[in-house]
Amino acid sequence: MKEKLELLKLLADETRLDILNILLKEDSYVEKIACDLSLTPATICYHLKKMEAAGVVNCSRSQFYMIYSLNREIFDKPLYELIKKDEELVDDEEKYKKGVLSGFFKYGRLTRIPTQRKKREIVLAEILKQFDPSRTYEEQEVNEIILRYHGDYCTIRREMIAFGMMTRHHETYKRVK
Amino acid sequence: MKEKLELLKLLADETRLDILNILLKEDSYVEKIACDLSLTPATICYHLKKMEAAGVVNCSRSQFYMIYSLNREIFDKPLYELIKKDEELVDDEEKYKKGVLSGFFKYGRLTRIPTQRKKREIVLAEILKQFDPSRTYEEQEVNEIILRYHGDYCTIRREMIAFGMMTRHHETYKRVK
DNA sequence: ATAGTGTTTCGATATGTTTCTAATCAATTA
DNA sequence: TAATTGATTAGAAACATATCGAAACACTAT
Repeated sequence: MKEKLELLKLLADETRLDILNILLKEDSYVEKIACDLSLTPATICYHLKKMEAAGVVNCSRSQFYMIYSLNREIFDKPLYELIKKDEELVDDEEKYKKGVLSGFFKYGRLTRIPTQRKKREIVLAEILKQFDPSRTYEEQEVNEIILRYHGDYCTIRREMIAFGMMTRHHETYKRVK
Repeated sequence: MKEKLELLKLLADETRLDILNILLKEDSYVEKIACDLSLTPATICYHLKKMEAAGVVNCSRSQFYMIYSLNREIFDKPLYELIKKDEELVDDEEKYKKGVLSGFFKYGRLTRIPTQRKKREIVLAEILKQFDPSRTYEEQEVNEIILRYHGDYCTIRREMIAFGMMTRHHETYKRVK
């Protein structure tokens, strides 16, 4: 997931591809690669260290030189593996949320306020999306927006504040985050 | 190889990966994706157009919407294919051409016309460079230009036409492509 | 130790990319 | 035709990153 993106970012650079292609042929060291590619050792080092941190290359010292070599098994997987999100956890969460939402919303309106705290939080968060976090709202306006979803705007408004989704100062409301 | 780098660059972006993962599940359209990812339609459009130009996604209009879909076969190849420079052909070809040219040209003149068809084509293509494809030449002019390289302008002129490098209409010649 | 060689880090600069807002464009419906 | 809705483009701001020179570091050989 995060690592996959990192790997893709590493590979998406011309200089690093050049370095990898050199290492594909044979192990090499900083100065030699720098010379081959007409770049400074500092630049090559920068890239190699980056790739080492990601496990794409390994290095070991030999006399004067730091010999860099490829970690070839990384390149076996098909591209598909790298773009597909492994959402085992995230996905289940999302699925659950979708299930709750489609259960309590009909034709864009909230049919009833869930009793279970967790489900209530999910439907409230959905309504909360209608509020712009960068501005404030008068109570009257808040009520009108909530009314688009459900008649009991008092409960919903109060619960949003209880969940920390909204803050109130005097008669002014503001969405958190 | 240039295209490979472009593809890798396309894939090395979190937002684009998010978009691809949405399209992996089902075709979608700009506004919907923008909403799913909490980004503006302009941003999504920017990414989709980029990916469309690279052939990663396709789009077609349906009523109000531009429906975007994945070009899935792109993701089949292993990563290895994307990092390996495929200069085997290009490079060998270039080397071979250089070898042939340096063998048959001495001091800028063609020493003899190669017998082998493949080599003949290479040296003819070299001489052909002296002709401007955007204009026409009289036969006399063609002969003079070829004479700078070799005495047998008749054979060379005829062979250029045989190889499809030149066309003749009446007494007027024109370089192809 | 000290000089020499190759590597790494640091700070600065230059370049490229993502994202947004606002304006424009294109298709559809009234 | 006008109004609406979604898509796209242009321009600007924000952010990321590749590269270099110079300095610091690590090992080797005298």
